[in-house]
Amino acid sequence: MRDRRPCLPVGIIGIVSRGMDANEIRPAISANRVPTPTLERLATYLKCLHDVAQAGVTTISSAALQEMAGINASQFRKDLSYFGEFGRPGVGYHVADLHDRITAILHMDVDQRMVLVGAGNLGAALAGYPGLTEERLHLVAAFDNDPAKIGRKLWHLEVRPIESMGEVNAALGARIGIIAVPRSAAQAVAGTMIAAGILAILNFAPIILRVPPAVLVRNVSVTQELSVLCYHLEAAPTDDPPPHGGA
Amino acid sequence: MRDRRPCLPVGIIGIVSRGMDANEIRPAISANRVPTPTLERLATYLKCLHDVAQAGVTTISSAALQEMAGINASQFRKDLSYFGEFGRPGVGYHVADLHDRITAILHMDVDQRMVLVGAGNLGAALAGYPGLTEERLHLVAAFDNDPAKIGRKLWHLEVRPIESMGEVNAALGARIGIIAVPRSAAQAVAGTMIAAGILAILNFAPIILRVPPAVLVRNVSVTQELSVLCYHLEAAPTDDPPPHGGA
DNA sequence: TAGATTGTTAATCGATTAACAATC
DNA sequence: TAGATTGTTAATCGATTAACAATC
Repeated sequence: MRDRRPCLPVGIIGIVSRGMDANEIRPAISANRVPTPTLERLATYLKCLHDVAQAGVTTISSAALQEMAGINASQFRKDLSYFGEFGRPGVGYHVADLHDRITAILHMDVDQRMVLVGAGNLGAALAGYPGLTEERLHLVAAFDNDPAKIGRKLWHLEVRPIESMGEVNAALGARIGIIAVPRSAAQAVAGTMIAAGILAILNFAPIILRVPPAVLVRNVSVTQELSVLCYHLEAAPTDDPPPHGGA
Repeated sequence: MRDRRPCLPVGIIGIVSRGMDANEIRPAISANRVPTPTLERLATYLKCLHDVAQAGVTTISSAALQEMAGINASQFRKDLSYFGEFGRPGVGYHVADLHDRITAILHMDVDQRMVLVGAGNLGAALAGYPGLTEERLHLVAAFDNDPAKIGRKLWHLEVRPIESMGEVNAALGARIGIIAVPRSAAQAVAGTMIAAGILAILNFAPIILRVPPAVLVRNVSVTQELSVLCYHLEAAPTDDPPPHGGA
C-alpha cells in the first residue's frame, strides 16, 4: 500500500491476450486488467454511498459498509485497490470523496451521449426513464425502420430513419448505442451502429451479436433472467411433488 | 459417462452450505449444485438450438456449435454434464431433442405465471412484450399503488391496487414476481410479494433487496450495464488524449 | 474396423475471502 | 501510545479449458 509505485494507469498495464488469438467472436476483451465483476460492483458501491451520504454519514469503514449494504468488506477494498488508494487506515473512507472518485473511474463524471434504435415499447420506456439523465447518460437520438414511427416523437426525441444514423451521429458523436429491436433486426442494427462510430452497445435483443474486438457489447435478456428463476422453482405448480397430478 | 451411476437428481445432491451461516443478505444460495454461469448459458444454448433447427439441421456436434454460435465446445459439454447425457459419441446431439430437454431442465416446458408490480413505462413494455408468452411465461396480474393507474388496462391486464396482491395471488398461484417500480418502493414491494407466495423475483429497481434465503432475486440494472460500457470508453469525447482540451 | 465425438477427469485460470503488516 | 482500519499478499474457492478413455 504505502510504497506507491509508479502508479500505472490501469488500462495500460499491458495487453493481456489470454487465449484470445483469433477469437473475433468475443467482444473487446482487450486491455481488460480490471475484472468485469469488479466493474459491475462499482455501480452498486455508488448506490450504497449515495444512500449512506443521504443518511448524513460522512465517513465509513469497509466493515460498516458490509454491515449496512451486504457488501463484503474484503471484496470492497480489493475492488478499490485496482484503481488506487481511497481510504485512511484507522479512519475509513470519506463518503462524498469516494463517491466522486468512483464516478470518475466509470467516466460518469461527464455527460455521455447515447443513440437508441427501436422505438417500440421498450425504446419508449428507456427514453422516458429519468434515471438515465440523473446519471449523466443522455439519449440524443432515436431510430427505427418503421415508416409509421419515423417522424413521431418518443418523449423528447424525434424518431429518425435508421439509414440516417451515420449522418446524424457524425454530428452528435455518441459512442454508446442501445439496441431495442426484435431479434431478427439486431445484427444489422449493430453493424449500422458500428459504422456510425458506436464503440459500446447495450443489447436487449436475445441474440449473440458478432462485433469487431474493439466494440464492447453488454446483453440484457429478460427471458434469460426468468429462465434462471424458473430453474429454481420446483416443478409442482401446486404443492404436490412432480409425479402427481394437481388438484 | 457410460457407467451410469444411480443418477442423482441434481437439486438434491446435498445442501452445500459453503460459508453461508447467518447470511440472510444473499438470496437463496441453498442447494445450488449447478453453477449459476451454467444456468445462464442454458438459455443461450436454447436460442442457438432454435436457430440451428430452423436452418434444417437435425444433428450437431459440440464442435460445430462452437463454430456456429461461438459457444466453447468443452464448456457446452461440461454444462450439459450437470444434468445427464444428451449426445452420442461419434455422432453428436439431436437438435430437437436437446432443445426439449434443456427446456424441461429450466422448467420452461410448462406455463409459468408471473405477477408484475409497477404499471409505468417499463411495466407496460414488459406486459406488451410477446417474447414472454412465446416462452410460456405469462403475466397474470399487474399491480400499482397509484390511484390514477388502478383500474386502467395494461394491455390484457387490469391494474390492481397493490394491497390486493395477497388475495389475488391466492387464486392465481404465481411464484415469480417482477418489480418495475421506483427504487424507493422496491423493498416494500418485495415484502408484499413474498407475503403473497412469490418465490423468485426479477428486480428492475436499482437497489439490493433484502429477502429471506428461500427467495431468489435476479437484478436487471440498465444503469449498471451502461456504467460498465462507459468505463471502457476512453475519456476523450473527440479524438484527443485526456490531458488536452477538445477542438 | 477406423474416425468422430461424447462425458468426464485433470490442469489451468481467475475471482473471492482471509490474514496481516503498514499506518492513521 | 493503543485501537482501528486500510491496502495488499496469500490461501481458498470455483469456473473454464484441455486432454482423453469410452464408445457410437
